[in-house]
Amino acid sequence: MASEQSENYLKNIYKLSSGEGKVTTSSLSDKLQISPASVSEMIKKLAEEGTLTHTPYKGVELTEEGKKLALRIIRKHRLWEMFLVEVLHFRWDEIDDEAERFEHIMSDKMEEKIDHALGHPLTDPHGDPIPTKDGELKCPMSHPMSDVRAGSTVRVVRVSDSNSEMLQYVASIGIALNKEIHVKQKMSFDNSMLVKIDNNEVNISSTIASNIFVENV
Amino acid sequence: MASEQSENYLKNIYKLSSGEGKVTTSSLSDKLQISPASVSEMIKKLAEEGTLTHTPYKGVELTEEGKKLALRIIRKHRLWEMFLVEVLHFRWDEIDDEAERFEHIMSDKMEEKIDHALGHPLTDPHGDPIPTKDGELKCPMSHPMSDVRAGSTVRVVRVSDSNSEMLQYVASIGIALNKEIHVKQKMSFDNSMLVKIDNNEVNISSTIASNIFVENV
DNA sequence: AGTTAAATTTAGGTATACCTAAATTTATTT
DNA sequence: AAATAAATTTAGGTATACCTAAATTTAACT
Ligand SMILES: [Mn+2]
Ligand SMILES: [Mn+2]
Ligand SMILES: [Mn+2]
Ligand SMILES: [Mn+2]
Repeated sequence: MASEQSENYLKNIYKLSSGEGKVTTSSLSDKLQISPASVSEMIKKLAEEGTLTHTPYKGVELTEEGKKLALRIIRKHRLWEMFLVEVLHFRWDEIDDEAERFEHIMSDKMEEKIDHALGHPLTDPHGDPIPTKDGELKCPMSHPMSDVRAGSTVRVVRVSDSNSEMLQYVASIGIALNKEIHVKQKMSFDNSMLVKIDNNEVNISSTIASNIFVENV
Repeated sequence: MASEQSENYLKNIYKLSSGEGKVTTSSLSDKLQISPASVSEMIKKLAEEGTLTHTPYKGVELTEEGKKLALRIIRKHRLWEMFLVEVLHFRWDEIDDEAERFEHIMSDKMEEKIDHALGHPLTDPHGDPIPTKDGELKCPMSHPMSDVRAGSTVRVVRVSDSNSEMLQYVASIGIALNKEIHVKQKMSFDNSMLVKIDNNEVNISSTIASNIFVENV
């Protein structure tokens, strides 16, 4: 069994690598808020355990086994987030910290029970896809709302879960998964956009718009 | 915040002390399956932290603060056990290990939500009382079934959760909380008893009988 | 009371996972 | 091509929580 910290490293290496390919000591250090020296040590340990390969001074890459473990943790994290929202009625901005700890102590039996209780959900409360038990992950097509042209109507399929305050704000202006949004106007001076949600007009900053992912409707 | 291991020590000291009063290094060592030397060290640390008082070579006693912490962990453990059974449909013999880990990472907010979702339950799935949030614990009156006289009918109010195999067996012969049991006969040679549950006659060993707690009906 | 036995504590050591500071390697300037 | 800067690794050290073996204290026998 991998330790709790090993699991956190693997999960975050996986996440970084699906964005950038190569994962470096410093990118991990930034993400985990752990000193580069400590990250370097842990990488050596993980390489010995066979969950990743390390080219010194260059970067790391997960092995097949490492990828499987990472996806399993991500699955547990997202299932648990879904459970917190659907069953315990947490808000989507309250769940990440809870899931961050729980993903490591969730037994396979509990994973099973929760998956079943939720009816095998495909995404978590932020719209992130839940990997299958054998590590398959299909990302639904979507693009950031910042790319949407004025005049079009889109449906929200995912909101970045990276900032809990932003999640709370975004919910407060009526944005939720599957909600339809009509883009009325795009401001050229600051790239913000005027949108209509539930018949309310709201201005959305470019930062927010780039964290909301939508599909055309 | 107390560490996970500190919490385990406090919880088990509380449990031992409600049975025996004084808790010794060796009784804790037995219960936690940790060497006496390690227990002795940890006791010193907990005494410094102020959660217990230690009379060297004599034993330990929880302070008010220690007792509060212990009861809080017990509350989380039992609420979580109840949740596993009521919501996720685990069996009562599968839940202790899960709760043993979960009691430490359950936030106060989650404790609240689960308590609410369950309608403020008074006992866990084994009939053990759930302490209130401010540390009150009322033990319902009950006596071991081994003390029941032949001819009387009793209701099950608690089953010792100390052995998961026993829990499974006991369930398999139809015993559950609130179930009525009629004691037909007590065998003098081995102290086993012949009882009637749901119109089935079953023989119950003295060991089992002393782990089932009942009230008169 | 003196000896032996049991319980407890202390001493010395291990593994995990972190840290800062120093050394090394790689990348970027001039 | 050097020199400087940045990234990375190694060295040396900390805290937690465990261990075995040795020392100490308390309890139990003759
Ligand atoms: Mn985590
Ligand atoms: Mn999420
Ligand atoms: Mn525990
Ligand atoms: Mn229980």
